[in-house]
Amino acid sequence: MAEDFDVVGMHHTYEQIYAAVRRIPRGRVATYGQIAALAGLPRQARMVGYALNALPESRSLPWHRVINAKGEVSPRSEPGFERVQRALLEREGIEFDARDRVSLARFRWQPRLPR
DNA sequence: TTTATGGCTGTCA
DNA sequence: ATGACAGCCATAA
Repeated sequence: MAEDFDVVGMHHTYEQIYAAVRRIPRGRVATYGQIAALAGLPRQARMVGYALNALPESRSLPWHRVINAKGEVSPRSEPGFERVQRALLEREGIEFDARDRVSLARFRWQPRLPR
């Protein structure tokens, strides 16, 4: 019954993801899984990817600060986009090694406060 | 409704 | 270190 009105919950999920992404400080990166967890959606890293994929460009969200657990920029549908994201990160001071990977040990955003 | 796919992750060989 | 598998679940056909 009330389930028919879960409209709030539906969009709330994406909002949570966007909110989490927005918290990533400049010069820092976070993984999809990390964002998912912060958004209260453990194990739903893929949803983060979808949320960001469906994200309107007009929305100034630091989506480029979200990378995969390997510390590398996830290959997107469009070829060559990888370097764009990389450029954005480098502009914030993120460093890439010879293998085009970021050292999560150093640049991963680690929020102290729970949730 | 079912099926297929996807900006992933953790575990195991 | 790399490669294969299974799990999670929303969106599009």
